[in-house]
Amino acid sequence: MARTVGSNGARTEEAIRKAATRLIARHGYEATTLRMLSQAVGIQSAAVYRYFASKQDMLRDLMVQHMSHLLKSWEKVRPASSDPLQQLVGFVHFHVEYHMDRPDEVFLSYMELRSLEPESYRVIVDLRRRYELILRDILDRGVKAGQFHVADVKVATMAIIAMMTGINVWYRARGRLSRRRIVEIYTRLVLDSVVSAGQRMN
Amino acid sequence: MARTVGSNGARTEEAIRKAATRLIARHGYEATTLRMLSQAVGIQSAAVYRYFASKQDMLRDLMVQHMSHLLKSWEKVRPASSDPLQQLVGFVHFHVEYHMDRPDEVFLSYMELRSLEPESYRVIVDLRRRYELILRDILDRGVKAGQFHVADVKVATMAIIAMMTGINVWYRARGRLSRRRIVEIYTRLVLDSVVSAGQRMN
Amino acid sequence: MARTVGSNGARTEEAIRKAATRLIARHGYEATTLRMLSQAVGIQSAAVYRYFASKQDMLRDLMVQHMSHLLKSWEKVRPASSDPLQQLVGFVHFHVEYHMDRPDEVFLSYMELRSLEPESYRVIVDLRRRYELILRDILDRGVKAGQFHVADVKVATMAIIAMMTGINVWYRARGRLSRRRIVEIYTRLVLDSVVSAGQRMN
Amino acid sequence: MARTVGSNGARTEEAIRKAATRLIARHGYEATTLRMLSQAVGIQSAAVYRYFASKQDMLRDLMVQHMSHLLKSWEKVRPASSDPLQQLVGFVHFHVEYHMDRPDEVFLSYMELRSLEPESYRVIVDLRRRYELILRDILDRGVKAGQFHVADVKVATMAIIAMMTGINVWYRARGRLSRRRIVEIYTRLVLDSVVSAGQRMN
DNA sequence: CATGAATGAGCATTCATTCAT
DNA sequence: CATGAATGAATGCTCATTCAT
Repeated sequence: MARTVGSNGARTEEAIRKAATRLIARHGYEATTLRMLSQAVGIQSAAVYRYFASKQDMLRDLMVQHMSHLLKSWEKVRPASSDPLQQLVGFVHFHVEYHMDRPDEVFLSYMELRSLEPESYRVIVDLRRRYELILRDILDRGVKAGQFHVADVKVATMAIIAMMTGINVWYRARGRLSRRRIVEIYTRLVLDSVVSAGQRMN
Repeated sequence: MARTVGSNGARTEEAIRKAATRLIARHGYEATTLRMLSQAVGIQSAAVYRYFASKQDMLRDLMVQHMSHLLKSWEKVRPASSDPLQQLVGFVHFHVEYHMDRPDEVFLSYMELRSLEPESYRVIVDLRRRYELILRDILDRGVKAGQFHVADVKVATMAIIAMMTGINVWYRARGRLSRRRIVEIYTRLVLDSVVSAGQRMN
Repeated sequence: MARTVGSNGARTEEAIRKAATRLIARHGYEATTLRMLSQAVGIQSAAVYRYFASKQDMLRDLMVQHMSHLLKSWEKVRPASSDPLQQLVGFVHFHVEYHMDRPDEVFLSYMELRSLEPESYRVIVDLRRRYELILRDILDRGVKAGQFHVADVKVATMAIIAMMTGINVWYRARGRLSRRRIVEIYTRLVLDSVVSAGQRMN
Repeated sequence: MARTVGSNGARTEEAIRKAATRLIARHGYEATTLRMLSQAVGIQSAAVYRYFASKQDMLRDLMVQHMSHLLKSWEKVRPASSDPLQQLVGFVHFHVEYHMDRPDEVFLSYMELRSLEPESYRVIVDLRRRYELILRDILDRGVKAGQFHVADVKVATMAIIAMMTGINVWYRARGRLSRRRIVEIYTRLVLDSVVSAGQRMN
């Protein structure tokens, strides 16, 4: 009885992507089989190959899409002001909220770097670096403006990102703290480690 | 075939442990095959089974041993003083140095939690929690003594551990910074985020 | 690779079943490997798993199918008459002929009971018991009717079945004796051991 | 502290033999591993090789020993009389009792013929034939003497042996019937199937 | 657009066996 | 007389992938 107009293809692809993200975040890339995936979606595993050339291809796709979306999302919300302090606050808000919103994508992208083949690995690491550079640039300018005091901008960048990303280890929606409160707490932790230093000691 | 001249159980077991830690840290538990492992050690894969009942068993063993060693090591170096500030400094020094010393063990233990079967998972998570409690307790007492100002001790604990553990993402021996310098930088980042808060706002 | 031209599930399954029966009857369940089996069928051993969840599952399947078929076959040919003597003759004819027709199924079902996991074992033993009850019931009624004289119906049942089943030890099609003659001989042996007793002693 | 005089060797060998017979009777030759065996005996599996050149060798040994013992035992108890009827009664008594006494040896010898390598197979089948010839000879002479009436001596031989051997399928010491009673029942079944025939038909 | 049937390579694990000690 | 350490081959099974339908 023919195919529905507008076709299911796009819908199926989205379903695969969603299930794959969830499964890989939970079990890891290697431990996630195409059988698990196709069963979760309700199709035959051969059908996955209509949408992705291979399992590895799917992983790359998922990660590229995640990183691109992350970068694009930042562009959308970045503060208009060029003040480093305001930008830092904006960045922390953005990062923490994004990580609470999309824990699976974030976790997968962080954990499965090593499952990528060299070529894809380079692509993703590069996108990652671009993201880190956003923060590094903010810190850099803040330091030059005398607003921030950090011993080493590179290390501080990595440390702050690690601190904020670590949220996915413990954060669960409907936990003890509201999202707003969590954002607040992290913002203060970051600002304290960066803004005040010179005021007390060196 | 049969026993090789000069072979020795304890030595073989240690070699397996070492190679396994390295390989799993690099490729992940699932992606590390017993053939890779046994080849790295220079034995047949059947020989691994003299030392570990199964691959899963080996993973659990590696992780339990790592966590126990981590906890024991802290006991050895923990500052005699009961001053929260001095303890915090001691803890940061310890954590950062340990993570630079044993990047593979640390990385493996962090990444392969999800590869553990439920029972072992609980054991490891429990040991992990005990470690986190060390820091939480220090912060707690510091807050009560008015030395530290943190919005939420639990979150701060997780955030600080994440920040320091993140070092394994970028640290390479013989990099731009000396170990001593790195410890210094992290110490300052942590202290700043915890010590000063009240002096400026809120 | 992939689906071979003109391949067909039902046909493949039947081929596996047949080859498995033959191989297990000859070499035993444990000694029959999936590689031997798949080679006999002309497929890859992985393909067997499309049809059977495991080797053990296959064995159970083969045995259940055999026992069910045995019982169903008896229902089809059982004498209409309720006379125990005629029923006994009918049963002997049936049993001996069935055992000459399907030596592999019969042998396998007899020998591989011990290779079954407990649950399947119980199922098969139960079917087996139902078959034995057919003969026991005939003997019972014959004894009550004064037609048969046996010292112990239960023992006689087992003894007669063992006697007849033993045919699979020596019977080969195209041997010295015709099938008809063999049936005749066994019928006489059984009848003699059961019918006449009272006429001579005790 | 030196070895005990008279040494444990013989005792160990006997223990291995005993355990092996039991285990193989229960699980089959292929399914019985040297680990199971050595564990049952309380030694290392390498130690088994002090007593048997290989697993296959052990099986052959067990079966040769069993068949030899069976034949020798018959020689010891065979009736002095040359009367076929008395001899038949003697043989049935002997066979049934022997099978109740040594169910494991008997079962193993019957089931594991197919696990023997060709050469050993021939040896055992030959011993087996010698045993069957004892009964066949008795029947032969009884028929010639007009005491027995059987349609086919060869078939009758196999049938009677199968009938009697079948006892190991159901017999358990401490069952419903005494050993003496069981012997009686089987004796009557055999005699009836052989002695009386001519009196009624054909 | 999707499936049913199959592949070929690979995996963790087990086994009988060997041999230095 | 016996063990501890190891081997090499094999086993049941799974996986990503392919392709005729």
